[in-house]
Amino acid sequence: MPEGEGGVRRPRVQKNVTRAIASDICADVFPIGGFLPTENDLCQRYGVSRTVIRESLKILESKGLVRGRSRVGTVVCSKEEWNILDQQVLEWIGPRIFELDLLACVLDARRAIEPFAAEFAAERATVQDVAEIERAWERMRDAEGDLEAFTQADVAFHAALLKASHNQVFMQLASIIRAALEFSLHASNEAAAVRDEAVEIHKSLVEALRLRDKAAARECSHRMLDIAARDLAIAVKNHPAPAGA
Amino acid sequence: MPEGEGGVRRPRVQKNVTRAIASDICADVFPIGGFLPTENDLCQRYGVSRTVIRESLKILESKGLVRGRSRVGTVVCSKEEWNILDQQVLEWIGPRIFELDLLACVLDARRAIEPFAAEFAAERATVQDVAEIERAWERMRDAEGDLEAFTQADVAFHAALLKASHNQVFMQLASIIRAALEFSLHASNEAAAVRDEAVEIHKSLVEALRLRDKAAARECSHRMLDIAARDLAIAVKNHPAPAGA
DNA sequence: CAATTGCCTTTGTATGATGAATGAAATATC
DNA sequence: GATATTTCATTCATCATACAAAGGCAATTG
Repeated sequence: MPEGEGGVRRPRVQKNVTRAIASDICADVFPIGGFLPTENDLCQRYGVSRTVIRESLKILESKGLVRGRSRVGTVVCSKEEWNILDQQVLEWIGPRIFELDLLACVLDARRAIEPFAAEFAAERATVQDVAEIERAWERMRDAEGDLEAFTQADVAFHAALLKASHNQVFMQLASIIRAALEFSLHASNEAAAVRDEAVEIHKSLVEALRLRDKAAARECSHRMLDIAARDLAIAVKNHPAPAGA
Repeated sequence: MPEGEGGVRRPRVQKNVTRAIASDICADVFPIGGFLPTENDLCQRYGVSRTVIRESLKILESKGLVRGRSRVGTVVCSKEEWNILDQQVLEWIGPRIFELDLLACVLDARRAIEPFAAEFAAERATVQDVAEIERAWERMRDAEGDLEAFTQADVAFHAALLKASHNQVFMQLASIIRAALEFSLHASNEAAAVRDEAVEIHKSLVEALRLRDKAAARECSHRMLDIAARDLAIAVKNHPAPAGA
């Protein structure tokens, strides 16, 4: 009879513990390449049983953050091994995405992908797809001064565009594009003029999709990405730059 | 005292069980949208303890194959929710990748990505990067009639190219490109003439990288993809086509 | 008939025990 | 003294059990 006094509280803590360990890894509490504490130590640190700790470690391992070596310990993998395309991993990284110079990578990847996605969308988007994209555009237009709303609408627009491309690979990239957008838009979109220009181009893309005009869709995408590049430049300037190589 | 008679065998089974469940999902033993057996039933079916089953389910859940609903059961997610960019997931899917019409998606994605990657590689590849790519090319050249060796070399070539682009997003796509290549090359590369042509173009790309000629690198990539498109057409013809909508 | 209540099932968490394997310390051997 | 072998402690891997929590279902009750 464990804890005899009348009743043991057992809240659902799995997700929290997993996130906590992941955050601690991202925050360098557990340095890259080093060993995590033993499972028993982790139990004490996070105040849960070994069951929860082990299941959390399995999740982290399955996403490339750590690697369990039998009877030796659990080591934190280098960031190159992390599944950075995984939605959860990106959530764990959060604003620290700035420090991974991922934003530039994502922008380059967007330059490769989004014009193609726009073309495919012009070809294959359903009426519902276009409607969803337009709804996102309307939210952008109506966001006015609400920066958070504008960002979310912009993110939704690009996610819907990828979805409309009906390409499963592109669709899977929505999460990382979302993450990159969220953190670069926040840091750059103060100026209303910038937003107005973005709204206009996004509208043009919607129209191109309606007309099934592949060339125009591609062109709009390129212009969007030029704006995104400018935004990114502003964002990294405003941000404590990662003194990288 | 469990199993009193002298000693309990406890082999490492976690990975096998995880793969087994995943395979059974892919093989429609556990249909999409349906419930998995209860954890206790799974224990019996796979002959392991609930600990192992639960940790396996956590892994599968973290990769989007299943979703555990508290006290209700574990449901198999639709394939759109699977993390198909995840290396392990692709291994679990294996040859059934044909049935997911992923191959066409990947080819489209390669058309978007690889020319860019080739450009970036021309810009940023280190001497080691180019050397690794060239080693892969040599293995292609020397493969002669060995189809398996040729395929592996081809796969290595493209993985090395993505790595040489020094773009983390592109690099993460190596696993799905690998999977798609393996299964479409196997089904198409019988003809020696096809391989000779491929070897030649791959060589041209290596030279373009050496000269840091972005335009030439991009052009070579395009020509490779035209060949890949032809290969894919052959592969799907040779394969029991998924009569999909 | 409808709403509530209670039971059953199933997942979530906790705990203790034991197997197994690794790395290092201790020992034996040359 | 240097090397090879053995032992041992540590730590992960698995098993088994127990109980809590909550969804679903059915019986109860108004």
